[in-house]
Amino acid sequence: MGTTQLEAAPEPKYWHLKTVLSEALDSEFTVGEILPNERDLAARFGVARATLRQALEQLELEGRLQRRRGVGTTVAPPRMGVAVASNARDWPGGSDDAWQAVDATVESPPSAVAAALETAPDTEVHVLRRTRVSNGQPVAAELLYVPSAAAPDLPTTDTGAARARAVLRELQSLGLDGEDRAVELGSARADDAKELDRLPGAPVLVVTTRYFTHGTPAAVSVATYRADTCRLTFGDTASVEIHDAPHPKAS
Amino acid sequence: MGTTQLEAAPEPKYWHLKTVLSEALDSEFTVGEILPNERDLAARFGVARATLRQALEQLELEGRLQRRRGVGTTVAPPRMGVAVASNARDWPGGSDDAWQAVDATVESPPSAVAAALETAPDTEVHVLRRTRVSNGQPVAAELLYVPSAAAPDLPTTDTGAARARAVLRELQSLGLDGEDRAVELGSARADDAKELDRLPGAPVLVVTTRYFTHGTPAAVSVATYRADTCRLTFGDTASVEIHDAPHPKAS
DNA sequence: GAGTGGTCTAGACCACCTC
DNA sequence: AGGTGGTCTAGACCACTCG
Repeated sequence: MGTTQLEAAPEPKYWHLKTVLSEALDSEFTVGEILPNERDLAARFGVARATLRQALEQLELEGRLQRRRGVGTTVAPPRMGVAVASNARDWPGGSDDAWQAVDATVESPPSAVAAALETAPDTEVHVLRRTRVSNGQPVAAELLYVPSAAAPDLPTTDTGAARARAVLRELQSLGLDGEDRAVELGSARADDAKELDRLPGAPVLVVTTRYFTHGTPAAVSVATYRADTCRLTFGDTASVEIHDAPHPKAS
Repeated sequence: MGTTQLEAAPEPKYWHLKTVLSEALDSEFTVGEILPNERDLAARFGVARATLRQALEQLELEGRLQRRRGVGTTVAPPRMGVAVASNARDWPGGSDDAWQAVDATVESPPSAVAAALETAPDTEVHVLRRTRVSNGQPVAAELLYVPSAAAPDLPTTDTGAARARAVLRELQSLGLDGEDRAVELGSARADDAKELDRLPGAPVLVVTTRYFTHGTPAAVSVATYRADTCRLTFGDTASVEIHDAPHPKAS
């Protein structure tokens, strides 16, 4: 019939838009630069704002953009490499530890954590909250679960960060004979989101680490890293930037 | 004035909806069960379909749901643990390798890969495509870049998978003295998406691995794992399921 | 062809930031 | 107060799967 080839691919608009924007970001924008607002951009490309937003969301997910309510959309710097594990194993709180203790409580852990610790579900454990800052930005929030058995006698008078540090000190004295690690995608709970300066539900990389002593788990860490700004590195060797773009500073 | 406490939190509807659905999934549904369709669900909760979809998207991102166009939305099984690195280091294509070679070409690599390989940007390299299947599902697609220098003389007559295997055999004979790994969030390119049985743009965990011989990179692997179904494990010790829910089989 | 999820529209209002 | 991104609506049509 009259249907000459009608263009093979009904590629979704938002997908095509994302590609176009991505190329524009490479060639016409510099890191930190602020984009036109969503209503203008949508008008410029002749699409509804929702469609434009779908493209922007993808680019934000890929770490190309940063959007802040009330402010605007800016071009994000390349993701920073964040060392999660090196060949030199050490307890959390060890000498060259990038984390900052925030506070500590004693609670019964969620059931998944109890299972990982191989303890009864109602056993109380120390729960330490820590945060990690890199390049002046918060990049991760952690909950570290330590069975009371591993850190028994503590001055219960201490509270907050001081108490957390006391628990960490106790850990150092134990033998560490292994680590176990898993990484998966998650979305930030409200408390983590606040810590990470993101909205609840923001994509995060959840790193679950188990620390073993005498063959049994002595601590479990659940760390949530901002997925938009972080590239987790697991290095044998000194980390070399694979995305070796220059890092001009934002204004 | 008369403003008694007006409820502190104008929590977004989709967020609240996600919580409600999440709890319903835990208590009232079994793995593989099919949910009511989106229009019905939206009506039942008294929200627009777009809002309902925002909640479903989050749950899918967290691996709780699986949605397939033309079919429906089903309750997903817990994520499977996929071993990415063990203590026993080995070249790709080694004895207990979970990957399946698909084909091989010779091209100039993308600039980011050339940088990781520490070669000139226009040096041609072998590009192997491999896929990984676990529990009967495709879980990852990989591009493996090997400079011709590391695998020089190959029967150029071979094509496809046979050629890929030939390159891998060449690698085995080299000394492996280190690995370097990074994990970050990405979205599936069209070709990877097809391999992974997902739509383009689906969230993936991108694992970039560099293999070193004589202190220089001899191969770079860029593997994209389905973020919805996979939990990447980096084990010292035998992996124990942390999400220890039973795995009833889907119908 | 009927039913599903995926895309898209054109609006509205809200929460937040900055001036 | 004005501008930004975030949420939400009520529709429409499309692409896909399956009986």
